[in-house]
Amino acid sequence: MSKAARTRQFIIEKTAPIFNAKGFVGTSMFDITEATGLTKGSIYGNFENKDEVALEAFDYNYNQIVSYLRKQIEVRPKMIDRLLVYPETYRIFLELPILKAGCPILNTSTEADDTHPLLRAKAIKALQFWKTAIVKSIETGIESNEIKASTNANEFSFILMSLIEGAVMQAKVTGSSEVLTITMDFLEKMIHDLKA
Amino acid sequence: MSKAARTRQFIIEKTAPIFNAKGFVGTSMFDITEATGLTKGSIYGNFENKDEVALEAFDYNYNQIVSYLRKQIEVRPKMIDRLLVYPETYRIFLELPILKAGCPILNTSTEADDTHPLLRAKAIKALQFWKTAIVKSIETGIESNEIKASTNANEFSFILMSLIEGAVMQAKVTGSSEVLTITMDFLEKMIHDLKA
DNA sequence: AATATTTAATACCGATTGGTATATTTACTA
DNA sequence: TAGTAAATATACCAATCGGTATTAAATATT
Repeated sequence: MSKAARTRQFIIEKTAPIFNAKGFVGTSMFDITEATGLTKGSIYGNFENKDEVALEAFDYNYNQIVSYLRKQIEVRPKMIDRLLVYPETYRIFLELPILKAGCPILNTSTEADDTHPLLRAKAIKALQFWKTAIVKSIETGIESNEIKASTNANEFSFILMSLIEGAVMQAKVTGSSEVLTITMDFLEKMIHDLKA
Repeated sequence: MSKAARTRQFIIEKTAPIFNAKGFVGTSMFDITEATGLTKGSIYGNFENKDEVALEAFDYNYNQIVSYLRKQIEVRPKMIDRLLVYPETYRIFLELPILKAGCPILNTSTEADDTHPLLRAKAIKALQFWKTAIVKSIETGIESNEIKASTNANEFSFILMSLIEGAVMQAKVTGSSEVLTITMDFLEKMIHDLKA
């Protein structure tokens, strides 16, 4: 890993939480130099512009969650248990350091949908990736007779994601976990009801 | 209605959609003068600062939806039908002019939760108001034997709101109504299942 | 119509924005 | 260790930011 690559990584690690909390327009170059202890010359020596930092910061934030989820998922052989990772994780998201500033997909989507095509595209891809993972788990569960064959994987995935993102939004803004507890309880029941 | 009051109203009407689309930091004073055709002197003659415009713009955006929903709700005598107004409305939200830039509660919450306490407080209040309205409808429905007495109004309200906000976020960023159709179908079934 | 008062326009403020050209330092290599 | 290339720091840019003091115009009141 070259010095340049390490510095890029360092900058992304330090600024990713800021972009997630303050958003793209809300994060200034000063925020970036302050968080990294580097100067603007150094930032612009390693990145084309603010856009490039923000785009990589989104990837970083997103990958943090993906790898957290993957770690929980891959040790569970049963598909039902794999699906349960989502409500189990988001139930405690207010206490998870990697989700302290909220879900990056949610934050980026609402800011970028009308303003920043590149960030918007990243958010869309992240949603698609997430949905594909859920659909695959359900289809695998159907094939192995764990999950009812009548299950509509497409529909279930959308509902799971809507429940989580909607509850996350409310919990984040209110600072209360009540909506999380209730919504994740409900989602867990839904997942259990998938059992064949 | 005084001239000042009319001008204030005019400024809010013209800028509210911009604040909803671009957010608080993303909306500049130039955006405001451009949208209204007025000068900065006029804006600052009618408003203390940008914060005050944004706060009233949120109220305006929020009230637009509330009055739209109220109009649909108040002509329906049955509580089940009243609850159905929510999925029916958000099912077509991509085509509704007042929701073109998305749900103001969702947009404001995700931007302001870590950055703007006053806007955050407005979003929290709006969520509470919405939830209270749903809870009341359910409780009234229970009293009139329309809705199962075993229904947990608190839980149902949170789930309804999570489903809607999560689906709205996804539909808005992707530009596709598929997630809306699926999620609102599901929510409508849930509401029908409330029947006593 | 004359006057008082409100409202809006003009011109400006310092601070901050994202970005850049150049100088300096650090790190690698011969 | 000298030379070279990469990385960082400095100093600056024009443009834009939110905001204000002053002037001009419109409105209300008498």
